[in-house]
Amino acid sequence: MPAAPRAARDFPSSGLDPASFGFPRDLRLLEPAEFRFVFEQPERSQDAYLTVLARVNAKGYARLGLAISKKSVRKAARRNLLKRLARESFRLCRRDLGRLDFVVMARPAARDADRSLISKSLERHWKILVQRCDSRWCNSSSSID
RNA sequence: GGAGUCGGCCAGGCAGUCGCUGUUCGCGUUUGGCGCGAACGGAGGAAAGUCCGGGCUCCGCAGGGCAAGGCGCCAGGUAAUUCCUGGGAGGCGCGAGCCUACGGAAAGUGCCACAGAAAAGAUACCGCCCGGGGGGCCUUCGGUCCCCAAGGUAAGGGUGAAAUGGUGCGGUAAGAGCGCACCGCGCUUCCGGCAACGGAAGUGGCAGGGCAAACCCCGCCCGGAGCAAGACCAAAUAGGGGAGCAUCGGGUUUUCCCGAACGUGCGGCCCGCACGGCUCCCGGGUAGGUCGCUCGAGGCGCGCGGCGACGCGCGCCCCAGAUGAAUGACUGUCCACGACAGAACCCGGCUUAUCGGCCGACUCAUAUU
RNA sequence: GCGGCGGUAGUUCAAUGGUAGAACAUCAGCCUUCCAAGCUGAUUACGCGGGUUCGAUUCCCGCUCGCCGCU
Repeated sequence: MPAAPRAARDFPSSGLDPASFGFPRDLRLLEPAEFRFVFEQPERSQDAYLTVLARVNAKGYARLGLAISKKSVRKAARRNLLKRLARESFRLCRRDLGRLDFVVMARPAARDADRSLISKSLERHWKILVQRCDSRWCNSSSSID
């Protein structure tokens, strides 16, 4: 298999193609304003390791923001690992995440947790938040109609 | 092989798929930029703590001194150091080796609790001793015991962390460096060494405790801040400066000048006070962006000098530059089954964390040959 | 990333290198018919490891934990 099996032949000019597995800069939350947008009206999903917030955006694709604080995870190497795991999981699941903005935050238990536990936790949070936001959006739109 | 000392090195490897980031090249493009493709590069020995020393940048500054802070055996290395190397001294260890803030206590001040007579100009508590006075007893030239005041004495007791050189012999009323021998200490001379210091000889007769990580004295070093330094580009909004235009009337050829009116706020109203529209330009400057940003006291190899730290010469190499911050996930495979841990301007040190393994030099004990 | 400050009872703070103290809190007793107040007594601490010193909460060094400033 010499070439990558890319499904997006008619969409060659971007990693924004939801079916690809790339993770360019446009898919991240960078500005303080973008974070504020999510923090204002978030859907929240939380367990012992992570808190994940989500909100429907106007972009048409999912984006990820990371807020791994020094206070919750002391060691720099550990913080980098958590961020990598979050990016990786987001990258692989992105085709199912609609057009939500996510913010991932660490909780104290993430300091010592095994990396496979973190990955599972992330996938669970994606699923829960997508479901909640879908139902919310449908309800509000139907009431408008 | 066992126990141990010192020095150096490695920090999972390989293959595949999907991703992130920098440089170069090619192609496309709305040509600053963005996208796609390819090649190559992409965390550490501590990147950490920020404890020292520099480079670099800005600010301050004629020069010098004081203060504050730091350092402290000697010599050398270095851009520089509180670091490193070599040496000396003291201490620990059977040894290989290891450790040491290691100047000055007769420059001055201060402190040394409790205990003890006394904690620093020995002002003698218990003792010991000569002579004197009083008294008792006896075998009455005298001896012995008790008491008294004065004196001599640092050998002994006891206290303490520490008590005014140690041990021995002589000496003495008892004692004492009072004298002698050895050891320690000080001074002088000579010898070795760049020096710290060491050795030898002579001499003094003890010079007077400890603490300077107590104040201090002596010698040396030292301006302040830090890449969030600093430089540049610069939207929107508010505000500063300037120019022009704009409502009505009059003067006037025009430029322009004079007067009036209007809106908002304070107010019940009047007077009064304050603010006032549009366009363009200027400078300061926020968000944001660019530079600083990686070729350097650089690495590797060889040769030479030096005990060594290191230096010199030649050749070769380019080896992270991110900016919410890049190395991961999954699969297969091998093994010692993978610790501590993530660059943020850059170097040189120190300190701390650390799974396991390899190499070299050396010491000790035992056994065998 | 850079710079600075601190750690003492359960809490808030003291203390020349020589037995760590005060207030509040807790517990027990007295007082009161009972409670509160008051009185008496008790319990509980120098962040950790080295060094200097006869002796360290204090002086020095290294860790650790917490706080603040620069954006």
